[in-house]
Amino acid sequence: MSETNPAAAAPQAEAAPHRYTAAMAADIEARWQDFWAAEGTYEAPNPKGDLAGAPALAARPKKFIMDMFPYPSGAGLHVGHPLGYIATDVYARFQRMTGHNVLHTLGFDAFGLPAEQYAVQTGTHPRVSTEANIENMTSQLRRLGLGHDKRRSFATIDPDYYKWTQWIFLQIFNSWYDEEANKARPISELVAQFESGERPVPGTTRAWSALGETERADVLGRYRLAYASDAPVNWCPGLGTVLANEEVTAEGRSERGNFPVFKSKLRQWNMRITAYADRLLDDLDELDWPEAIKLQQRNWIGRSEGARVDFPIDGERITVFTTRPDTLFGATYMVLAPEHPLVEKFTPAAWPEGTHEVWTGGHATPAEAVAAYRAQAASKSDVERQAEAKDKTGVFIGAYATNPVNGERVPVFIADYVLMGYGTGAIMAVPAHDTRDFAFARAFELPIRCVVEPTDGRGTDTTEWKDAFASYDARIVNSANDSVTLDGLGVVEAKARITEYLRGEGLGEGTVNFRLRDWLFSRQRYWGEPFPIVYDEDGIAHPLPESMLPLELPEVEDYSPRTFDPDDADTRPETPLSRNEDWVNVTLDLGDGRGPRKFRRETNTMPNWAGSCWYELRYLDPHNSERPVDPEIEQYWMGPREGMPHGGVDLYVGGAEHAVLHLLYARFWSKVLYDLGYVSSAEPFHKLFNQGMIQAYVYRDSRGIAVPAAEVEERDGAYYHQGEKVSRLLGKMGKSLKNAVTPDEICAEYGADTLRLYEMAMGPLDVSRPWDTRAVVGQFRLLQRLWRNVVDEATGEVTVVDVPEADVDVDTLRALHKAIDGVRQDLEGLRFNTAIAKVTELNNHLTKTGGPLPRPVAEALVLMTAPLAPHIAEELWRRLGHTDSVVHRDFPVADPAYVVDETVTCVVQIKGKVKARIEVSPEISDEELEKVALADEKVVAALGGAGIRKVIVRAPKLVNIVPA
RNA sequence: GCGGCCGUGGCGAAAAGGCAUACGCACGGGCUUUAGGUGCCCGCGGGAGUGAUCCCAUGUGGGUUCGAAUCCCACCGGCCGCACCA
Repeated sequence: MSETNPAAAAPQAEAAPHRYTAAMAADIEARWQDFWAAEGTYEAPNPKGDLAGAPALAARPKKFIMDMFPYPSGAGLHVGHPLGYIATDVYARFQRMTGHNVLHTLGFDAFGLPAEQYAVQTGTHPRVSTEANIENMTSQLRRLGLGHDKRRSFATIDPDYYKWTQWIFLQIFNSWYDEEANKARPISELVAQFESGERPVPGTTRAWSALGETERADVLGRYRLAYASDAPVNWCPGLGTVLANEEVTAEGRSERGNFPVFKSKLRQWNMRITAYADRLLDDLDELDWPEAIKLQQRNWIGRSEGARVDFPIDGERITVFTTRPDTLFGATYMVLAPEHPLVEKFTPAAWPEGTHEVWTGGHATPAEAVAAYRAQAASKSDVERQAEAKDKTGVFIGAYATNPVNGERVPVFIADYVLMGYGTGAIMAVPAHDTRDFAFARAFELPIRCVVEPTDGRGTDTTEWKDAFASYDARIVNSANDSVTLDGLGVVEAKARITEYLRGEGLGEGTVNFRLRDWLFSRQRYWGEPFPIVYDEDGIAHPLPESMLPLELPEVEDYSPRTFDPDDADTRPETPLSRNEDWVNVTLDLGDGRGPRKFRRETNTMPNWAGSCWYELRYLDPHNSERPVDPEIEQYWMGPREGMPHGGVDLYVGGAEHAVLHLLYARFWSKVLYDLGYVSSAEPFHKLFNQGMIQAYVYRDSRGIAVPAAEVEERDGAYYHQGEKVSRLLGKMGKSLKNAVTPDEICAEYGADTLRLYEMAMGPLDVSRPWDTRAVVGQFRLLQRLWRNVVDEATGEVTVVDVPEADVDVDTLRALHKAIDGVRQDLEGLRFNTAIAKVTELNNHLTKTGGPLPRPVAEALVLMTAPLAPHIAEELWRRLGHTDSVVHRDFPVADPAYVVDETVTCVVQIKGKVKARIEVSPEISDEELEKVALADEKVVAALGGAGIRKVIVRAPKLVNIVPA
């Protein structure tokens, strides 16, 4: 090994031939990595099946520790990528040393846009480039010494894996949500209810048996948890695909590529995640997740309690959703979303007599005004729409509805500040108590009626109001009719009373509305899981039978997506799979007793999120060919237990950017599989931890162009590149900013153990911080000193002395056991930075003490280091004479007798300022300590004869004296 | 605009409401080496003093407390999320 490394081959200075150098680290690390691979050190036994075994390990309590798996990008890794992987590895190693059977592995999320775009750029087939990237990344990661169970690794593009992704899709397709049971059930049970008449068939008076096949398919499509529908979707011509709401930014652009996104009506697959809105919200309470992420999910789900209220119009009714039914008496007009389907129906031929001029938009007829406004609204991108958010636009449709509680005629408008996608797409406008309605009412000179008494002294006459009064903490006024009055009630009571009244009158009901929309699940891409769906000649979708899975991606000549002018909203997507007619048109026997028939295949593919929706389950039982995961194995690793009522992975570490995408989708799939009885865990990830980002300085020249960070020099607090002054800013690390540092170069310069220590020592795991290559050497020095404390640099001999722990001097034992105690707590709490500080402190203490280390101290030190720097720990452990690996050794346990000092320093304060320190016994009583403190000469001097008003004693650490 | 998080040495950062600045980097001094990088030792928040010592410092201003980096209020600055959600 050393022959291939010139640095290692060069005769090192005679002074220290056995010094811990980069060359030695490289040698040690390679040897132990080979050893671990050969021994299967990190293999975690299952309770049964092909991965069963190692009974001693299998009998231990389990820990399932997981990273968010990576996209195998073509760019390779920089030092920011492995931060989380190192953290979980340290934690997993610590858990192995504290009596757990630890499952820790890593796979690859290899379908999807990034992998595909790289393939398109390089002109290679996605499978070829993706597999090469996986191989490259695997070898980069191997160099870090991560303790993964390799047998459990897979990529989402493996047909053996996506067979089950497709299978789960079919389970979802073949399920419906039973609102009464509050869970998903097989669609066959719904059909049985229709057949028996137990449940009436919606939308028809006819019996189930009287319906044709297409009609039945349509009915079931309204229940299935995976369904195709024609709805306005996010169409991104620049990417050539439709996108989920979660993938579109607030500016109305694609998260990836930043192209414009348009609303376009297209037939697409959806997942009925909205059926789970309540459970996705409620179950958050039981999860050990960062509050910020929980909050983001809560906001995304967006539960609002309110009421539906019907406004009669022309013998029909328009239903609105409101969270403020208490202000119903103040509703002076209505607004529908421009695309609301009822608009045409109520738009009359001519403007009613005396229609206000500003309401018509200057158009001759209502139909003209509506058409013009709709065209204008549709052409506006979301960006423009938002930029103009303050200026309210809209147009009167020429019709009046009736306010159901006071019988007043209220004009009906369309305006783009009302969104079709939220609530019922229609609102009652209460301008006095809603900021948006207020702005609209002022613009269109609509009446503003105060029904909530302002508490800020402005009075109930709204003519001079500058803005709406939207407070909840106030009393209702001007709100009574012959049968109900809200006057004098608080907002909460008023809501309850009016809702009750509306229900009684058949005018509305209390309801809960969600912001969450169904999940758009199809993409016009090649590089994704094909849908296991075929269409018969009537266009009815049929699931493929399980025996036809996996439905593999066909080889096609042209796998690139058909993209368009990013700004051309009138384009239509084209699926790459549709280019292969031989694959699309098939004759199949679906096993439904109807023999071979002609079908067309679904040519959309699944989104890149599909593969990551259930991968935690496959790690458990990766080779199972009968089912996604064996229930007994799933129960062992992920089943509910004390403190985790929904079960799940014990620790899941990844970036916060997946707060509402992957993490929401995976929870949804989990719940469907749970409802259908395939798994015992209703949540995939019990504890979630978001690691921070490793940032890097970006240096730009006077033109604003990034210059290579490695070539920048610092002089007197300024930065120079080739003599030119450059500016410095903190940013992301990456190739484009010319500031990427790779793990490979740090490993070459110092070794993997140093890199691991540095990344963990930089600061708390959840905080973002800048990378500083110069500072890495500090952790290298720690390892050198550790090495020197055990091995003689000149001779290579181990220098420890064999003495029993009882003979070790007490100061050293105190330092040791305090460190053990602290490091244990820090590792358990993922505070790796302070754990390393404590190891460093102990090591420095031992260095200063001088002389050979007593064996019990050296061994404990090595074991404590093992989770953080596993290679050097293995090497020293072996040199200390052991033949086994440190990996499954017990982590040292602190002896409480040595964790407390014999004497402690007690601080004596006067009015909170430290005036004296005295050495006292840790067992000293409050009374005794007070006496000693008051007798101290410095204290006496500081008091200067002043009397004492009060003495606070916190034995044995502190006395605080308050003079009179 | 709404919501959340965060402000401590030159830098990354430590501190169950109880000795602020642990640990590391950088910097300064010394030692070792023919020499150098990634070796070793010492010093290192600011100010005063020859000195044991004293005073002042946790974004700013108030408050609670015997005692506040930590809790509360307001402001300033930064980061993140949502954004016409009825």
